[in-house]
Amino acid sequence: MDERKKRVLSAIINDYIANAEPVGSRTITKRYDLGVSPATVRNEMSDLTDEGYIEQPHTSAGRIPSAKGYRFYVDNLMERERLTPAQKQQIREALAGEFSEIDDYMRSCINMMSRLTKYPAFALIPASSRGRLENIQLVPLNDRQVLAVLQTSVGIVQHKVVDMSDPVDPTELMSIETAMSNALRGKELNDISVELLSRLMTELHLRERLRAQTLGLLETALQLGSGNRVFTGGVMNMLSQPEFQDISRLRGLVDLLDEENNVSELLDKGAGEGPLNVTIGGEMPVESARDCSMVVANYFINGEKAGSIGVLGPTRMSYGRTVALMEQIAHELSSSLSDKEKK
Amino acid sequence: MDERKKRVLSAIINDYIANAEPVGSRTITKRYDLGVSPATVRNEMSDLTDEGYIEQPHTSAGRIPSAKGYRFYVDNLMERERLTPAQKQQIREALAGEFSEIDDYMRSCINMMSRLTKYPAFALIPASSRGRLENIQLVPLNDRQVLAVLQTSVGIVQHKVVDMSDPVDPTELMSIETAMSNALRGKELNDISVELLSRLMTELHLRERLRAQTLGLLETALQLGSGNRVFTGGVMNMLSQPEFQDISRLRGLVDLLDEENNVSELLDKGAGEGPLNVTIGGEMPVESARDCSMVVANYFINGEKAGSIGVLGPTRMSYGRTVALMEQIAHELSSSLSDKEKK
DNA sequence: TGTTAGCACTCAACCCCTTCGAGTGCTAAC
DNA sequence: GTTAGCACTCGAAGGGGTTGAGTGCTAACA
Repeated sequence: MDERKKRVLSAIINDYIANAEPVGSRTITKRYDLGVSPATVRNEMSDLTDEGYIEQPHTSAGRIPSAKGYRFYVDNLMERERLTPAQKQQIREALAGEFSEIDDYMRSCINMMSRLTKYPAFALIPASSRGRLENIQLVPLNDRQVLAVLQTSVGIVQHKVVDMSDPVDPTELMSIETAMSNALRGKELNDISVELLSRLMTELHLRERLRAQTLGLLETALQLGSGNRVFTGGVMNMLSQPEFQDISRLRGLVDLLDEENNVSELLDKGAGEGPLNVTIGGEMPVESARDCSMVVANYFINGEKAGSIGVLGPTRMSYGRTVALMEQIAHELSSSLSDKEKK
Repeated sequence: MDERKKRVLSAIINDYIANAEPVGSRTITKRYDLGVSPATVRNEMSDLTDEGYIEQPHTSAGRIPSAKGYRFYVDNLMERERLTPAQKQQIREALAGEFSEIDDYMRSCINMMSRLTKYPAFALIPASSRGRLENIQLVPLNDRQVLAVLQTSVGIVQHKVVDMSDPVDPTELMSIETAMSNALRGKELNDISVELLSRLMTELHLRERLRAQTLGLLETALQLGSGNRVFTGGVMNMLSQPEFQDISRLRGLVDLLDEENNVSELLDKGAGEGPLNVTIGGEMPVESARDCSMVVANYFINGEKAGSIGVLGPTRMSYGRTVALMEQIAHELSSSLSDKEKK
């Protein structure tokens, strides 16, 4: 594709992203300085249409980018927008906050993301990256409830109240705590299986009933077998997108995003291997999101992939802005989490 | 107002609730067996219009209920719908679950409410009713983080990780824990003020710095001075209401409900004194919710008002169904929470 | 050979007008 | 007091003309 054709395609896509309306040859020559007449642009547009980069809704309308066009744009033409100091500031503020619980931290991050990008935002902590276990404490609250406190290498604590069907004895609990702490400390959360726990328990020579209960307790606390964890925010931002003025489309999307599994699948498939991935329209894994695009960035803890964050918008989304924002956010998030881990 | 007029008004409102379209005299005689001709109904409708119970959008349209009409309907004409066994089942299931944390419990309740009523649902735990403190535990996690665990009379545990700027000594922490537990046990959370804590601290003869830090810790943990707590869910249910097909109205409402303060104010003002209260259209305290109605029910723990739950819908909401549901839910919630407290 | 001006053609959007029908209010008869 | 009949109102829906942005083609130009 020659230089001028690229400039024409770029102009069409930029204009369509800005105005959500089919772009004609005259509009382009007026708004973008290409140094040629509308007729020439028409010729280029005709070629681009033949090659499948742009489409015509109907004969006498302007052109709109096709999925192929967007793809080419994102891969070759798009320029990342410069972030404003205010934006950088907002990112830093949201991530600098001292949250002692990973959930709060992720939620704060999500909110910032959707505020900045103006699109719904998501975060995924995959089951496979929950860090190493550093400490287990079992705090008896009363004779029926135990608070299990986990500290992981991410430096963040998860805690959970577990109801026991039988009363438990504090001293027994403490010995279990010590044994478990010693045996499991330093292990990847993901490597701790029910079988492993069960084996450890047997070595403790506990009464049958207590053993069963404690096993249940630890299982709940460690959320063994629990899948990916998903956070969602700012879905309502879709309201301001012209393509979702039509309620039924909006509804379809909302229903999709209400299901955690769907979001998890989207993010998972959209994440890819590299630091940042753009999924466009028809490339979406889920039928009802085919008229959307997604920008997903991975974040890393000390160089290891730890999870992904993403935003969803219309295919007509502002890629240059969104990609720049998401890169920066993922970058800051990675270093912030790596810092926390070191402490 | 005579019997026939009541039946006409009732028919108009029921029909409008069902179909969201102005109701004419012929429609009424066809759909509702009033035993009179359209002309007679017209005469009654003319009277009802004069008295302000119904309105005419324009000369040749049918009538729609006015705020006054709805009010009369809710107070005098409305029949509560019988709940189906399935509905009762859903209510019981959502409330029977064993949640050890009040937040999860309320969220589960909210979800059930909005699923059953098909409207956005809210719950409010007012600052003034957080129960009595039963136990404080301060669990050192590492030299910088302390987990504060509170058990309240509602039988539900709140816990919070607090970051300390200086390292703390576990034995010191334990003595603080004991002192605090003894001094504060049985007190209403609401009666515990920073001043009281400060006084208790002074008696402990701690080092100045540690005292300040521990005070901060307790303050955070007890969320002293924290206001009402608000839970929201199912806002997207509004999408299926014909009055919100217009995106801009929807947007206004979403913006309103995004602000916790607004929701808190709505519920607070809508709750009233009795067990259940209906606020209709113009009676709404907030300008942008004037075309909505709200059904708010209070829930009680051992006879004492503990908070409120509510749903928001169009003024054309199905009052008979919604009121019946909300009464039942508030009732079950009250007894469920009272049970928990006793345990 | 690439670029441009000119021109006929297309088609959605818009406005205006008419028709249609649901609904009303009034009057006179029952 | 109730009802039938009738003229009237007015929004919704449909048809037709106009407008204007946009296209593709052709012929002339550099």
